[in-house]
Amino acid sequence: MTEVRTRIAPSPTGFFHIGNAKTALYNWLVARQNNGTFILRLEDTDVERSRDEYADIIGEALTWLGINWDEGPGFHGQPDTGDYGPYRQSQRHALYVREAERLVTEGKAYRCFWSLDDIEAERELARQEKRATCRSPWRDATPERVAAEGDAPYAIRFRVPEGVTEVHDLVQGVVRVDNKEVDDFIIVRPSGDPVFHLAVVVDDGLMKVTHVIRGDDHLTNAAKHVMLFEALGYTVPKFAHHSLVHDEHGKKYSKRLHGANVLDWRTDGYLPETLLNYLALLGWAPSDDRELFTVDELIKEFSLERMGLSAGRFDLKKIQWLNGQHIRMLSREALLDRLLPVLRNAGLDVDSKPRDWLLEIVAICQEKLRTLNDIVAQADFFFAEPCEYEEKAAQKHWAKDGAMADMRLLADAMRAVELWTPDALHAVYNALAERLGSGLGRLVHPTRLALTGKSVGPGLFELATLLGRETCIARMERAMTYVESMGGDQS
RNA sequence: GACCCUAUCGUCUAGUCUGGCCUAGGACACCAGCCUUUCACGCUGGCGACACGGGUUCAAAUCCCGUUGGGGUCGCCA
Repeated sequence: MTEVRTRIAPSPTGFFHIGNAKTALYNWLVARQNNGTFILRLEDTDVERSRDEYADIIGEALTWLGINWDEGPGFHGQPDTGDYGPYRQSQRHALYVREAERLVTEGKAYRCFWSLDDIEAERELARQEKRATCRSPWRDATPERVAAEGDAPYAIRFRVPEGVTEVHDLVQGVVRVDNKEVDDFIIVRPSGDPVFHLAVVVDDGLMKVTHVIRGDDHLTNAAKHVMLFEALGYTVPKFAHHSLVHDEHGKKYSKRLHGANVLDWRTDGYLPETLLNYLALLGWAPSDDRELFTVDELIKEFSLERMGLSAGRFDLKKIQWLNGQHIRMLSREALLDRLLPVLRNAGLDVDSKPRDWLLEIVAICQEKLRTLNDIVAQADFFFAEPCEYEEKAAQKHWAKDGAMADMRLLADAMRAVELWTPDALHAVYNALAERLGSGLGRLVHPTRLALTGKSVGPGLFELATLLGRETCIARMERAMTYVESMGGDQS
């Protein structure tokens, strides 16, 4: 059995797009589930637009997503050289040109001395005559005619053969393209630089890639590639063209949109496994109703055969929900480790605090988080006094007659509590509520506001326990003083 | 414009290949209710789709043709 080899071949001309991530994921999953190899190849044949820093960003995005190999220091970029760095097409020019020249020698490609102006004129003519293709006159030029051009710059064009080309696609089925629809495309520029189509095929052929999995924007190109594979005498790989990722309006996910950049999701507090899970579902579905998948489960269950054909829209609400589910699946320890940087980033002093105490906070917040960033609003008061009180809540809970008298009683009762536990606090509140003949809410909400500055948050007795008796009482005193200064409660 | 791909609830989808088990299932969202000290979680219920038109068949979401909609490709970009 031949080793399964897949690849992701992004061009370093911008950030790592969400669509790139989908392609990378599918290729990586197929490689992993077959114990194969996943190749990273930077398609930087466009010298003008390719930049080194973009290559670094691709690496950073893939690393964050966890799309790499556990046993390697980075990506298993170059399986045949043992180098873990990615292949770079810019370093393989000679190879492509050599193969192109071979095609010329074999009569499968030819030199074309057309100028850009000539081409434009011919295209215009073809349009007017409603021809699908325009053929270069150099296609059938005699060797003498070619020789007569001497050192003039030329492009190398592929001589598209007669007939019909079939792309056997694992998800799309057999796609037939009449070769008459395909131009003699350029494979080497007059500058000597190879063009994408040539580089891809030479690389996939020489690297022994078995599955070419990519977006269906390449479906039409695939016909050209099949022709090249055959002309070059390489084994044609299996193709699988997946649907594209659309935005919420059903349009192509624009690079300008927030979230187009994979790393946007990291800054927004999403777990990489959430994004992977979501992207997997956007174009693939299991045979049962499950939607929540760990990365290992995806590796086990994913299959090209069950891939969908139509493009899926990115649904923010759904990925938010999914992220909440993944957050809940995390152990407290693991979640804390992910939360720490977020807390630090918000300027909260977490490093002087005992880890056990931090873990307790995680425990009472975990089920409320949809993103990691939510922890700041959820737990900032543990690290600093509330600097302001929600105005609406203050109106509602503190302005009532007797609210401050209640708080006075509660603060006093707190001093007397023997064991500072949630149960003990609960008992204190229950006792007073009963005496007043009211619900717990009348007492809980004003206290919550005093302790956290907010109207919502974790369970009051749990958070108060973690805050500590002194802090709680101090914050209640402060609240009472505040209300008094505002000329509120007169009791 | 030509060529290629595609079409099930608002969204993601199961079911389509191998017609009947589909008065079309699930999830997100939304609505109502329950739980509850708040929010969230969880639970219960509700709303809600086979794009349209022709065939084929005893029977079609499922097969065939056409129409329409959506997407993609037509570069010396990838």
